[in-house]
Amino acid sequence: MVPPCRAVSRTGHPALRSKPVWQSIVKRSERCRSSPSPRLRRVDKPTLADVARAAGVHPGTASRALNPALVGRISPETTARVQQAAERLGYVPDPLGRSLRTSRTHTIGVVIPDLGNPVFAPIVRGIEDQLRERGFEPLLASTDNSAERERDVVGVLRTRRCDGFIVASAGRGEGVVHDLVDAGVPLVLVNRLVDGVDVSAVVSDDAVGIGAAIEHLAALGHRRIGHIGGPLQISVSATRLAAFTNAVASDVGGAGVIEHATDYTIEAGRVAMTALLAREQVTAVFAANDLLAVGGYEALAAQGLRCPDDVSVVGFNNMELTAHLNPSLSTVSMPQYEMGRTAAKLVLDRLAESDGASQTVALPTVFVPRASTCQARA
Amino acid sequence: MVPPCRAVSRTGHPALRSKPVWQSIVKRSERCRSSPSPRLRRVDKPTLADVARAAGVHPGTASRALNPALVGRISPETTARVQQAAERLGYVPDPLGRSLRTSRTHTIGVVIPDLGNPVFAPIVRGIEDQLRERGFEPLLASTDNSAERERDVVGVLRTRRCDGFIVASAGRGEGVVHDLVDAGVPLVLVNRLVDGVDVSAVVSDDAVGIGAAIEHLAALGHRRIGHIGGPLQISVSATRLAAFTNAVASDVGGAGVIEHATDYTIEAGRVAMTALLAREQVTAVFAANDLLAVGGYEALAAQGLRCPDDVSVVGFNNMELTAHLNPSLSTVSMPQYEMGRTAAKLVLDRLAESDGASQTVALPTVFVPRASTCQARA
DNA sequence: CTGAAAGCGCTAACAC
DNA sequence: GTGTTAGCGCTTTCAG
Repeated sequence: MVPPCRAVSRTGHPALRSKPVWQSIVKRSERCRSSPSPRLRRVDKPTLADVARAAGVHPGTASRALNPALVGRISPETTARVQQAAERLGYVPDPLGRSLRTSRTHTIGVVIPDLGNPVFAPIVRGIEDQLRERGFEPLLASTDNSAERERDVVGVLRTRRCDGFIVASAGRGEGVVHDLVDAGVPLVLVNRLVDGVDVSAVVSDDAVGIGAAIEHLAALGHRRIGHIGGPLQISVSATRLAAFTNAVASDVGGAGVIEHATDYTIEAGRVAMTALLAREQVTAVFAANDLLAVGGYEALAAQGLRCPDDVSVVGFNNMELTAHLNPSLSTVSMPQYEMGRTAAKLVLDRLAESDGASQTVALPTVFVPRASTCQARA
Repeated sequence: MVPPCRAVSRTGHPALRSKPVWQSIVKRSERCRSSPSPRLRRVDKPTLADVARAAGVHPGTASRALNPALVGRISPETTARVQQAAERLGYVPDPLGRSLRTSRTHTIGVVIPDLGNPVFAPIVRGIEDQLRERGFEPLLASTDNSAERERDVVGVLRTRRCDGFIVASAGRGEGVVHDLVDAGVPLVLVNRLVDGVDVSAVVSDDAVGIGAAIEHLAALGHRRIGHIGGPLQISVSATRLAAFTNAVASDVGGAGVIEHATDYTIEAGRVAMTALLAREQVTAVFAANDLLAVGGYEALAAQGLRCPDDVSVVGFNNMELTAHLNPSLSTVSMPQYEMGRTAAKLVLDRLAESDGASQTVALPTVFVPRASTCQARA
């Protein structure tokens, strides 16, 4: 058996096996395409100057001919010749040279708390797709919910000269967000908002889905409904709490029982549910997040209570595995992928017409009833 | 109620409520702290030339003084002066200029099949941490398991001039991987291997954990053990199948019952388990992946079979939620984060000493028994 | 040990 | 409409 962490093979690439150390110096002079030297590593990519030469025009002209924003300012014939030359040589512009000149890198910093949290994967994916479609590249960074780490990575991304930022990691009083806004950096928040800053954002319209969920519970006869809220430094926790309170007030006419988890994790959910059960006898619980709901399942089981027979549970997010839990979890789904796409769209639009006022887009949520909710016990 | 996808508010945050539309234009000019010229866009970051001027030396000298690789080739006094000037001005080198000159971007392309798959999140995270520690930046791209999309994104990343690649998405006969190797691009595979290519890789030593799992099942008296394998285009499927077969041969002395899933998804697992149950009466099943195991749970339930009472189930990966399934899933855990870190380390090392021979590192796996396995029924 | 100068690949301001 | 020129910020020869 192979011992851990040890190199298993060291054979090396066959083609390069006996390459001398100075190979990389040679590369420079290999530039001419038909070099006789057999050490030729790779045919260096043609530059704009090459294209211009091939088309018999000046580099500046070639640049203009290839720039879609400048149609009409170059004669059709020249344009055609340049484009053909470019095509023939397989020219693809070097973003580095361009960026250095234009001060735009066509990259967007994407800052998220934790890739492992299933909420964010689809959001990131939406961002990625939208950005790539428009020739931009996401630069992803995780913060681990640490403000310090967030500050660090944003710093790195800024020196990398990202053209804009999408931030999903913001706490409600986030300093970095203020910095970015003050610096005039195009910025869009997703999912989590920040207090007192005028900045574009994409959120889910949680009230719709939560309203439907509570209505559903009320219709099943539930009167004592609890809420496991998220940590209050995060804006969505407050939003969902408010939506819950309103819905309960109007649908069952009472106040709900609230317990806040310290974090959006299974363990925190377990702790909060345990505390909730100790405080009051509820027949249904709405958790601000699916992970909290899973923790809730465990707390119930630990007390010998069954879900949904004894206590109905509703989550939030509709993460992939909720449909496969036992019992499958009734939850509120939010259009994460669309939220990501929209966030990307907003930054890019802001980049295009830099006078854009900030705007907030709210995408609808929908309640997904499954097996974790049933008629209230008499 | 808010209609989907429409801007809900344009007011901005309360604090700024009555800002007119041209606010963001104003913002632009607010940028300069005390400049007389109101059009001044932003206080531009100091350049190397600024530092040199402040230190009273030539830019070239300043560059050398700031380059740690050149210690000793610049007088201590000059070095100190330059460094102080840099410090004072808050100089931070522009990677763009540097890259254009040196042809190294300090970026690594990271290609993964699907961010939503919980296997990859920790791997990506390990990569990210290791790269950042060494001043590199990951450029992440998802492939959706599509070879075409993979080709596209790798193309984009290559024109972005990534210094190297980490690929977790490779099918066994992957074309792009061959291209990269042929082009001499530093490359490391993680988790999934590719046939017939001499390239560095980081994998898990699946045989250890799988051996322990089967041993455990054998000790519980299981004799008819099934295997839900993954799709055979992916190398890990073959590895795990082989490990399973060997372990069964040596521990229970027979051949296992094999059924291959078409994909590493819950649904494919359900289908495969159903087929397996139709073929043969097994008392235990080892699934090549946790998602397949979850699908297996459902197939069992659909047939009125209980886990583990009627059929024991073992998964692979130890993804976060497996501990919270019902029953909690016995599984094999692999050190994903470490695998990511190691992969990043390998590319960076290869970058540092470009003569590096390729090497394969196997990190150990460990069997994690939980509630989904029990004594075989008589 | 340091200054001078060239140039990475590209675009934009300025001529004509 | 196109050529010319300069320069983004940096490193690295080449001299001295």
